Amino acid sequence: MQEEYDPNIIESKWQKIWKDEKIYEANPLPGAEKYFITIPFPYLNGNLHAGHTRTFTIGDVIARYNRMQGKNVLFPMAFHVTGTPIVGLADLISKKDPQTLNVYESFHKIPKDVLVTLDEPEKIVDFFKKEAEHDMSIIGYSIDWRRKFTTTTPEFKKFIEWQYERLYDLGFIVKGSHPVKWCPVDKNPVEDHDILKGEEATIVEYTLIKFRYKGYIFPCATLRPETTFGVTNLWFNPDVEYVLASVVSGELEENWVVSRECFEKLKFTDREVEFVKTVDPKELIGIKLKNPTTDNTIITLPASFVAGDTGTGVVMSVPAHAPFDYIALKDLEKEDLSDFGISSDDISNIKPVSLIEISDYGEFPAIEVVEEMGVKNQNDPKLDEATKIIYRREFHSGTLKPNTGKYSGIPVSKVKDDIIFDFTAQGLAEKFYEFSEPIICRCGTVCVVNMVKGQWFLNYSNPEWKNKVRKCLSDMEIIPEEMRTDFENKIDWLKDKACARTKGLGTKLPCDPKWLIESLGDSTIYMAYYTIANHVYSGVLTEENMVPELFDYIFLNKGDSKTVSEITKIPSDKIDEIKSEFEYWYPVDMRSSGKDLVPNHLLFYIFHHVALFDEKYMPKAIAVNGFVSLEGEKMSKSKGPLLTLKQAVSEYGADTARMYVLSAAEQMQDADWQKVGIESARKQVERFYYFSKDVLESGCQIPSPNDPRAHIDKWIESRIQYYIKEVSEGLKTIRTRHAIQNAFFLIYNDIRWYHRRGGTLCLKEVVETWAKLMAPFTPHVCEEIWHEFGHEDSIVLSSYPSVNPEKIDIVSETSEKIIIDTMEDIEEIIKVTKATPSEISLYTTPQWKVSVLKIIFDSISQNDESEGKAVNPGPIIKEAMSDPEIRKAGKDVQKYIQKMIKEIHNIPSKFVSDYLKYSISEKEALGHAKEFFEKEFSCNFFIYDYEDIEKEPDADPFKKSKFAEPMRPAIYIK
RNA sequence: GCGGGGAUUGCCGAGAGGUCAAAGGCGCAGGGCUUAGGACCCUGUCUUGUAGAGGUUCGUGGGUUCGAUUCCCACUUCCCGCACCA
Repeated sequence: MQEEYDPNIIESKWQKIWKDEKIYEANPLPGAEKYFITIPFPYLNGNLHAGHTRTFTIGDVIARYNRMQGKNVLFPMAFHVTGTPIVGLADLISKKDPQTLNVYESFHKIPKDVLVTLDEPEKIVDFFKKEAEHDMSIIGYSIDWRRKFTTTTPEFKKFIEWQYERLYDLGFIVKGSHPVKWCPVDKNPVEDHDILKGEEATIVEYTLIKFRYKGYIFPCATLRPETTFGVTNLWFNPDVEYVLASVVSGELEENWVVSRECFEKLKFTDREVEFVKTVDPKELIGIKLKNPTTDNTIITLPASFVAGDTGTGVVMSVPAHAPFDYIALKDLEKEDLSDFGISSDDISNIKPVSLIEISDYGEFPAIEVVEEMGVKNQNDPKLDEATKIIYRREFHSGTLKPNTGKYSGIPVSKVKDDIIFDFTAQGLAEKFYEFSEPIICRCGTVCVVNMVKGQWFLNYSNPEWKNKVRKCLSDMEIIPEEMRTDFENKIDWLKDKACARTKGLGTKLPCDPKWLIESLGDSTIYMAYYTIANHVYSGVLTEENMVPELFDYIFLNKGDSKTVSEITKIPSDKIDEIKSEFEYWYPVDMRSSGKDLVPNHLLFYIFHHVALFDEKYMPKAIAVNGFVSLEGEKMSKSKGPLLTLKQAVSEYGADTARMYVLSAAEQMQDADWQKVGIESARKQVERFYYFSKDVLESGCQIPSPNDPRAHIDKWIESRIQYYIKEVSEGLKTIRTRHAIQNAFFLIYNDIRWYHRRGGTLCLKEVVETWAKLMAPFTPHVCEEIWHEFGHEDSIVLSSYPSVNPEKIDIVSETSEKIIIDTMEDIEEIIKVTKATPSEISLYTTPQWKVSVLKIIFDSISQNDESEGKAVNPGPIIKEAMSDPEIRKAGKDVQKYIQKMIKEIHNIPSKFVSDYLKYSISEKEALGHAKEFFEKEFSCNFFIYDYEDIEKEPDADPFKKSKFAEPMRPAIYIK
């Protein structure tokens, strides 16, 4: 081995060998268990960075682990370039945007002279795909590169066209309109970076309830359409400007009365609106009309809390359940409304209608909360809080009352969508979109919600489709399992998604080629393409011959090879070979990804699979991991800070970077990349290397199974089994931090202890196992050690350690624990007494104490723990005294029992049970460490058991032996 | 607002009813080894303690239990996603 650990030399050496030996090129091996793992391909608008390093390294570790499990592993990679960011970046570079140039030069580390040439999307793609492949190679990912592609290659586009034709045929692609944030001056959708104020705003879907009066419509915007049953009156604000507008929506032509602001907003909806005239609010107030859901007569009343710029300016009033409405009515009781033609009887006749049942509240929750909070009037700021409380409680735990007819008894949270659907069908309601807070465009204009019409959608809201996805999800493994709820929630939440755009790179939508397929939609089933991409690479499959019939046959088993062969001119046996490769590799066994992709990519991945493929090709498992920040700061590709993968590898080496990023945080947690952290990781890897080197140079050999082992040899072999188990469990559940803790740090601590205890026999064996355990994480240094240890084959394909039950040696482990505990006790005494021992005696427990301990322990184990009663000493004393051997000890027995009952819980129960079960001889156990103790404490040691003391009483001059207890010898320090 | 996840000893982070003064790492301190070391090895790192012990701790306040960092309730507080954008 090299004198100095130089990751550069070791890593490039092995990377070259692995590549030359095509060790990661995966081909179907009949009979061998296959394992197909994919990681979402990177988007190439920059260099790979620490975040990729984490996600991809996790994937690589899983791939390597499964390879060492003897599986035939396929781990492919490709590049995503579809969409607008690359086009936008090319634009910024060609314009020499200073910030962009600065970020790409100083964070992405692209030399200025190269950077300025990247002024076209294609050049960016070409540049970064080479960089990305190079980066993934120098960090040692075990990728089959014969399957790489970018998402704009003609061949891949043929595949995407086929996918979208199939989706269209299946009815999953539909035309419709959707709301976007829109600047009326720029006449463009506003994206987050275009927003001056209101970045937090979201588009909220209101329901317009249409109240009718003499051919006019008073549309009320509400988030709670279910409360329509309880409407007692409507609100107009006398100080707001109202207009009458003609509103045409499809076939329907209506006259709406809304606020001026609302009228302006309506222009951007998918309705055609025309101004008719302004309306004096006074004319609107005092009108009597019908509640369409109940046929009750209701009245229109004045209210100052009604805002013209929110909703329609017309508000329906549900005093039983809406604090604003109740308090506004109360305000009116004091006022003279004769100007509006409203009598005081009109007001006093209004009775709140209760329609939602909730525990903790009576009939009229709004009244209760208003009174509890002491709300003064409708302009009291406390009303917002009161509204929130009621809304939340009623939504989450309310159910509808019998006066809601067919909705009676159903929870509010469940019934809302049905009510909206029914009301809409009955012509009672329409949808209306509004921002959660005002948005101001960079140009200073107040933005509106605009309906984009004629847009292509993937109708993810299709209930049948969703159900198939739910079913698929329930059969999948989700790692960590806690993420499953997230997936389930997101399935519910997912609505139709626009799947076409006009800008960017991508594939044309087959059913309407003036549109481009949206970039999240072309990365949903590309894993299937990996299984045939090697034939694109080799030239068998070409743009010309990749026709829909070919894909139908390969992926969907439709048609026959003869016909497809005639169309494509590919020999039919070749087609069948390709098809069989797909069938061999599919489904995907594991897709591992960052958690940001859960609500979009990973969800679509399932949706498209259930839509297109046979049930046997459904994804098997998804694993999700957290982000990486940089010294506590969020990384940003476009703004910095950023640490590139290349930089990390060149500064610290691939093995160190890999080990560090996977040990920095567990799975779902975000990892913070810190200089001190990775530097410490480098030391660890170095230590591993040098330690292995020392073992190699010591000439230590692996003992044969029959060679006699000393106590400490059995101990380390046993401990290793425990770590093998922990590491394997960590890897199976992708808890890489746990795996590394065990595979590296904890194992190393035990090896150090073994070394310190004078163990040498098993060192080589242990280091070899250690190298194998670490091989998925730090493959290069492990391969190096493996070869230096005399192996000809590659560690990549060696078998991962598995637990050998024969090496588990409880007696050695328990004995060693007694030794360690005793040593700690001695150290503590020395510390407290500040003595320098000249001689130390240990006295082991008398047998009767062991017998008593057994009685107590059995009695506790028999007591069902859940019963949870304190141990009663009575029966134990009785039982102990019936044993003549114990009885001899006389009154010490009772004292010991009482002490032990208290303390037994403070001893690990496994330790006690093993001690008792294997009748550990303490004298023998401590005997294993006599020389070690003498060396450690630099004094003579004497170990006596109880019989020894009886024979030579001088051995215990201070009668310390009476303190001896099972597992805790008495100590006398001279 | 909706949904999800957190708060542990100087820091990062394990732990999920008794094994816990609480793994491991980092940092810090002392010692050893060394020509030297930012390498390595040992020890210590809440607090008291001249015999292996005691005291006070795991966001705050209650509760369940023989026993709670771990379970329940309330509160405080932090983070993340919410769409046409990859």
